[in-house]
Amino acid sequence: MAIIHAMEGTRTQDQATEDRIFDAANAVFLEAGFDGARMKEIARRAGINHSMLHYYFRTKGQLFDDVFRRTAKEFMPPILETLRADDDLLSKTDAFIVRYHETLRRNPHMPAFMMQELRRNPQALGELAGSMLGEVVGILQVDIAKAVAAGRIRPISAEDLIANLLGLCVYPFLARPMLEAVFEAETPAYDQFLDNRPETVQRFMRHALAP
Amino acid sequence: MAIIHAMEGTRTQDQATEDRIFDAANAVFLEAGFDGARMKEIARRAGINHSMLHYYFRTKGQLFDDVFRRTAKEFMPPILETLRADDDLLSKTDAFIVRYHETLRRNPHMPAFMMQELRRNPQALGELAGSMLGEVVGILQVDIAKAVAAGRIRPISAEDLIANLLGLCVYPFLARPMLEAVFEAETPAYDQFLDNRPETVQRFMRHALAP
DNA sequence: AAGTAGTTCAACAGTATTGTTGAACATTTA
DNA sequence: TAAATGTTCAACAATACTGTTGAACTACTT
Repeated sequence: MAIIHAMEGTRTQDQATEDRIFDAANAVFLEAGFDGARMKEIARRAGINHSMLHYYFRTKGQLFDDVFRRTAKEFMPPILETLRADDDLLSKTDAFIVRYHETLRRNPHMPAFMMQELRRNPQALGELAGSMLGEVVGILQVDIAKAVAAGRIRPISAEDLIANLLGLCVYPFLARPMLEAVFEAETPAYDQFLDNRPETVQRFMRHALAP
Repeated sequence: MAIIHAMEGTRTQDQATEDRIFDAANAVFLEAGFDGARMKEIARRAGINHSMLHYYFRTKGQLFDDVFRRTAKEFMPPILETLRADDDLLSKTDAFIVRYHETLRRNPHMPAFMMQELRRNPQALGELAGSMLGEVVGILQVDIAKAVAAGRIRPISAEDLIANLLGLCVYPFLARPMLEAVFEAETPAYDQFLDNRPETVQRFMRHALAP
């Protein structure tokens, strides 16, 4: 009983407000980027007075950093887990394509946001990910060598493979406003296009890599 | 003589200043985006007092629109000309890949800039390009049908072809800061990677489309 | 119940940024 | 060369945005 009360107290309320602010900030930063985001708008969406933002997160930069950090970390697992798996290259790329598309469908603004902010501060990613990222090149080099030796794929550099794979997956999300115009597609039609992408990309990759 | 003098007069000076402003604005907007750009900074780079910006271009929005319009138009010719050519699909895609990479090497910030600003105002492109863009889907549908009938490629939708082609070309420019971290590549190494991209992408596309 | 810690917000302050004005200067035209 | 037109800039004005303070309020603790 005492414990329950303690957990319903100001600390809990505090947490709830902090979360509401965080979610609102996440949404606004993702939509507008750091420069375009307004503290007022974040406060409005969180349903609080704007001075609360400063109470909880000191400054705009601080709040942004927290949001950016979490958002960046959300995109690591699908990449690393699938690539670290004990499997052959083509199975890994297939799995990656599916998992990455799932993540992208849930966070469609993420890639554009990430691009934009990494351009403002190219160091940010390195500070977060450390050497984790460099690992994937090494893994893929081994997998490629094996697959080539087994005659399952033609040779390709790990760098090109990564660029091609990510480009094929991410571009339709990054360039959505442009592609919608080019395709003269309404929103539902474009969503359907995106639904079919994982399979399309899998086929495309397998053909492209075939010996 | 009179003509020469007339051309060296205020009109010409006017033009020169306007161009300097325009170029500076182009650079700043491309680097920082609309929200991140500062009129002060544009004036500084143009080597003039900041009030001149308002004299020539009224408002920040006006100046931006002019820059955006010109920048967007610079990216149309390589797309349309190569795709309109009287040639078979694979020759067209090969030509497109080379020409588009040339354009991208000259304006490496363009794609990220375009993405960012189209997210702020998705209508902008439609207002500029009108139906020109829709045309490419139609052209490609015909080319694909012919190439499939001739047994030169396997079937693929024009939409997926466009998304794949653009994604493969543009992504290394869009995601440069990220890929440089992943590849643990310094600037010259990444430039070399980009040098090899056109040929790599050509091969990749041809394999992927092969029947 | 009084004290303590934590939460909320309205009003205020400081700063950055955009936009305006007017006067001095330069160039062209007549 | 005098009037007209166009160019430049320093100083000013207006606004938008971020950040601060203090007082009222709530809930928990003893």
